[in-house]
Amino acid sequence: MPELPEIENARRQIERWSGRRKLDAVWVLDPAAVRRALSSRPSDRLEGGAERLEALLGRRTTGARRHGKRLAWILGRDALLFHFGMTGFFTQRKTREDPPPLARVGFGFGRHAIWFVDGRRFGCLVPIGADEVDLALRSGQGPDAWDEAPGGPALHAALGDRRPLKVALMDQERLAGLGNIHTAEALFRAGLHPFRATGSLAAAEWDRLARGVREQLRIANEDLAAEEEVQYVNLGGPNPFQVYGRAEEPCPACGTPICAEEQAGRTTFWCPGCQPAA
DNA sequence: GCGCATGTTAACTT
DNA sequence: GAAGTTAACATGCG
Repeated sequence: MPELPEIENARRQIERWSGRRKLDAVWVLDPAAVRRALSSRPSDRLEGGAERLEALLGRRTTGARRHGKRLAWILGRDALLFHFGMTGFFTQRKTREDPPPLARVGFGFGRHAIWFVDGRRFGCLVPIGADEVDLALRSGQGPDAWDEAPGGPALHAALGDRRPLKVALMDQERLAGLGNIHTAEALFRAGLHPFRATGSLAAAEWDRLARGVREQLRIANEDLAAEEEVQYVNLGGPNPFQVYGRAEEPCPACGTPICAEEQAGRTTFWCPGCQPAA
């Protein structure tokens, strides 16, 4: 479920799994996963991508950085920029050449392997230079919703005055990191209706929204850090969210049935009791 | 088989 | 022109 907390979790995972070890094998199972730029289209594949990855053999990993939903894995003077699309994630195997289902690219370290897995293939990785990481992470992106969390006034300035609240919050150019799920959850925490126009919020409501975003990301980060492997909503297990995916179920706070409606092509969930329309 | 899906973006419509 | 919605991408899952 790749939004900011899940990407941050993936960042921690590859740092922990690769340490400062030397990359000694690369397996490109899906050449179209290696792209010439961040793109959700497999047709933007980088020709010769497998060779570019093989050039990284022998490099020592030196950490990973994140901005919004973008992740950069640093390998000496080179780096790999990742976007997880809808279904991307990292997983670890204790033996080599034992790829998990839907694995796209694998990285070998001694007896271990780290795999980039992505069923739906909207995710990708892009080989870049370590000196390009800053720009690649930030270009076209608003402030990071976690590391650079804006307060009420800054959030108002970033999101502007016209668009519906939820659509504005999900615009990565304005605020980087929130997707459909965590936006719905943050709005529930703030008690704000997703269809409200940004221009209609009072200063106190902007403060509440800023707190709701921070609270949602903090909780999600803690929950993920407590798990050994990421559990996806659609991969079994109970739904951990308060409103997302809970149409017609009672609101955990007030018992009113949760509403679901399409907004800008995505399903939006909210509690009509806790998040009044005006 | 059918409908839906955590993201991005070009194309289309107001 | 700006803002908003829809379709498309490619695939898996319930």
